[in-house]
Amino acid sequence: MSTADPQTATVRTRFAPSPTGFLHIGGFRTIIFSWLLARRHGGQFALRVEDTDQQRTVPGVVEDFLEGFRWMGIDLDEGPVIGGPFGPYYQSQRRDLYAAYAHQLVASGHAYRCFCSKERLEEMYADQQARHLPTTGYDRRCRRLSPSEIDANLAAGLSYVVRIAIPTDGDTIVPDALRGDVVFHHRALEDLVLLKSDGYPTYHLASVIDDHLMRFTHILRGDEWLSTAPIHKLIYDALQWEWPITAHVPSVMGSDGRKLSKRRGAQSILYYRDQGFLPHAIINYLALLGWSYDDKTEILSVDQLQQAFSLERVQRSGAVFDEERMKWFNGVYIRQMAIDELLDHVLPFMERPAADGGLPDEVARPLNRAFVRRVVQLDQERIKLLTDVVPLTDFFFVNTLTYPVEWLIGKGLDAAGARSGMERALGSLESNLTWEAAVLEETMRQLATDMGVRPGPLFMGLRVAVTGRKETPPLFATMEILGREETLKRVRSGLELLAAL
RNA sequence: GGCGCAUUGGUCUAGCGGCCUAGGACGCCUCCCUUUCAAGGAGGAAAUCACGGGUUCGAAUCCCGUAUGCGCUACCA
Repeated sequence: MSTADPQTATVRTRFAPSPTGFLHIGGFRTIIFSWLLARRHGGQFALRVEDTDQQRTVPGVVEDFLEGFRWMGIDLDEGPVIGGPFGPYYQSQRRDLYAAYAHQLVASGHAYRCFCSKERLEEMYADQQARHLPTTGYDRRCRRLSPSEIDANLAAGLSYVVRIAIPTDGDTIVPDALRGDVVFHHRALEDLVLLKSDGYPTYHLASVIDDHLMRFTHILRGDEWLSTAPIHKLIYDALQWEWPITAHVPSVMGSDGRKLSKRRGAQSILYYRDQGFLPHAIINYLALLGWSYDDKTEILSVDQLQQAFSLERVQRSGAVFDEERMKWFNGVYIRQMAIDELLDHVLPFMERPAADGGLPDEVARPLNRAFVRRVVQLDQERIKLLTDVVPLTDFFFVNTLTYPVEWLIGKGLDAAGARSGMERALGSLESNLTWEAAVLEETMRQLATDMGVRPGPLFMGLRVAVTGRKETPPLFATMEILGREETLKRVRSGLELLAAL
């Protein structure tokens, strides 16, 4: 968190979602950019909830947002629940504020009341479409109303909206930190609604007013907002406010090349948590999706990112979200992690019910931490997702193994050869007093030599008998952890299977 | 349709006029290490830098046009 004074901070950023559903990974990329920028300069980062559309507001999602932030380790300086010097941080609680500014704009001639009914608007739009007019949009009928007509409408109690009065000619230049000056011709702009008939502001009005009042210096938002930026600029100008630094960051795309969206299957950040992704891996991956440090560095800690992030190195074009690449980052972070920290992360995944991806329910919970620690240590470099740990290690915990008998017969061996190998292996394991990986390996290698077979196939038979798998961590370390009794038990039942052939 | 933004291997990217016979990473393939799988190491395939014109002694880098993609075009954000 920042300790700088919010009143004078040179960098204040925010994320301002509408509470209409969960935040997906694309939203979090923008959050990470904004947060990193604030942290880079010792400024503040805030969350503001844009709940100005009563119909679309979904109760409870703010808690989801906060949970996502908390889990990701993205600390907020201001926002719902925690508050701050520029609250409230729910726009629905700031309603009167927007109406006052809307009327100020009406008074200064930058906006006007529009009494057109929904029906008339629909007719108008339908007509425009039918005639394939080059520019659609409101026909500005109410902009030409005389003062007496307006008074009459008001007196009659007609409901109205407030629309911005776009200048009829000239253009507005929007300075963007990523794209330079973007020119918009007024002719192509529409008299958008600023204040709805229910008294709530639209996004355009509310976000402009709040961004100014809350003193945000850098506005980062998705590039889908670029087309409406001139409207915002016009409002700033009309109110004689200073335009902040804006950066319209490129979208995160799905593999279909289209902008990621809930509708097209984008997942919540919490979904990735449940998949076994680590927050730092996600942050590292996401930071590099549309931003780069240099020509080669891939692994950057949150600390390093907070030192290095800058708008100058943000990409201008959209980037496709690649879960495979994010998985690779996750694996790197898992391998780097201290074993006890990894254990803290992995235990909950192992202990949850089998139906939720945990170990079989027959395995008693809580697990023995010391034992699991040895197991996980053995598999650390094989784990890409925290959820991998269950299929990777479950054979350490179960009582009975199920596998095809043929697997017990190593490459180049026949059933009889496999059986005698297993018999002799069992014999020397039983007589082996020192149950240590190195000793076990030495003993088994000697056995292979004595039998005149290659160690590989012999070990494979044992591997299957002991683990039920063909792909496992190193065999003798596995046996050591499993313990003498359990290992011998498993080798014996493998032998029984071979004998029954 | 109108307006806007973008365009380097399948994907993420480096590059901001000569260092580029275009570098790194994910993924893929081969080999090495090795009891299997990973991890690690060494290689490889993969980009006519969207296309076409300029500008320049020289362009992936600057300008113009075209194409393609994406976004916006609501009293939704």
